[in-house]
Amino acid sequence: MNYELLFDNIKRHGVFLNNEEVELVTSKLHYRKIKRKQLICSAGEVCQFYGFVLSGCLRSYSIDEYGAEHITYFAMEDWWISDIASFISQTPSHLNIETIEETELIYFTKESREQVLEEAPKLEKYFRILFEKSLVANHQRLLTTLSLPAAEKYLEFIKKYKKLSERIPQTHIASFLGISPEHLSKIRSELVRRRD
Amino acid sequence: MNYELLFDNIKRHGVFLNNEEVELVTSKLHYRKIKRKQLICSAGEVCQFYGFVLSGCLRSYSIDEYGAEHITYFAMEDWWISDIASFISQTPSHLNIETIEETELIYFTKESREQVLEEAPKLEKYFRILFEKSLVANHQRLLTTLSLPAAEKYLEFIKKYKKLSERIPQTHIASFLGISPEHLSKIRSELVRRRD
DNA sequence: CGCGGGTTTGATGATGCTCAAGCCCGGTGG
DNA sequence: CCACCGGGCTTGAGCATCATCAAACCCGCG
Repeated sequence: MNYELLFDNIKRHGVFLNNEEVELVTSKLHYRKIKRKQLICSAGEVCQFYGFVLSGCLRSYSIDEYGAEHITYFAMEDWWISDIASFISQTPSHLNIETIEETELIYFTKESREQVLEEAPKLEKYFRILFEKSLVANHQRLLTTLSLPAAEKYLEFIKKYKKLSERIPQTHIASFLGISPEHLSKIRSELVRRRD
Repeated sequence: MNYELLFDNIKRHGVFLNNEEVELVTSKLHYRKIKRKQLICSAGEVCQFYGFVLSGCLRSYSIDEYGAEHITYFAMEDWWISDIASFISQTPSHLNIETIEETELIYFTKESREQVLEEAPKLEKYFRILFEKSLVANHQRLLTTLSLPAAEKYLEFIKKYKKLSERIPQTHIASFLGISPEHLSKIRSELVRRRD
């Protein structure tokens, strides 16, 4: 298996592993190829993986008390994905994680991640930095969610995640942005009309 | 100075420092007492501290392109506060951080935090865990922001942050929840009416 | 006593939702 | 090769939620 994508990612975050550490990490990772539209974590179960996407695309979403779906997160190649809350505390998940396309995933289990952190403490730094960055991104997302009208949220989204926005159905984008698919459709047609 | 509140916090997160490490951390921390309604970080400047609240209460907020304020975060005793995005990358902040009450803050600078992480790598774990938890909390917040109507958001807020909600003006809560103060007022009076 | 910040109340209007219908298009089976 | 099906997208009407603006109120404080 070629995990270079991951090791590149680690390097890019300023963490430099020696050969032994690379070996260690490789030995602790599991590999899985998943067909499209497969649920790999469902609400109520404990999320058993902390995964890194080698290829493909996934979404995580929760279903609220009114039965409405809310996409919380997308992941593509070179992104991590898990229900951290569930994974870390080994409690039942509130999220569903589903492949959008056929996906190749490598992942830690709770134990293997802890072992790896124990034996290669450099990775503490790597994960600390990852979480810092996620936190910043989440912050930013919250801010645009609170402050921008729907049309601008959409424009920000396609600007920021251009590739992604061309790979996934509009309803997913709408759900991610917290607006109805119908409304997104109207926004888009309005944008086209403006463009003339 | 008595930094026990911080060291307790570190212990509660499963990180156990020896005396030397406690010494080290203490030596790297700065202390500051701040009067109420003081801006200690403003948009455009680099946020120079990564702070832990010993007493008092603060808020961080951003001002959007329409001039509207959005509170992104509150901090009280035993909470950390900073503009992480700015602090970490040493780039200009988009947030303002202001004391709501008179506040005692201990804080790292960028350098002192890096030194401390270098010399006491156990703290990598502590911060990694903190960020994990923040991320989970942020996730949760995003979800309630997207899925709940205003009245429920308010009820969740006062349930979750009971103490805080009794210490701060309603307008702050409204701003945090992303609704107008007038609307919050109406929600409250509606709730009272229902209660009979 | 008057000032001012925070809160309340009401009228009006915008934003975005729901529901329902129709359309477009790729996939499947006859 | 065509007919049909179904999922995703579009469009429109009517409605709920929430914002804005303006005025009044309450109360602690100088």
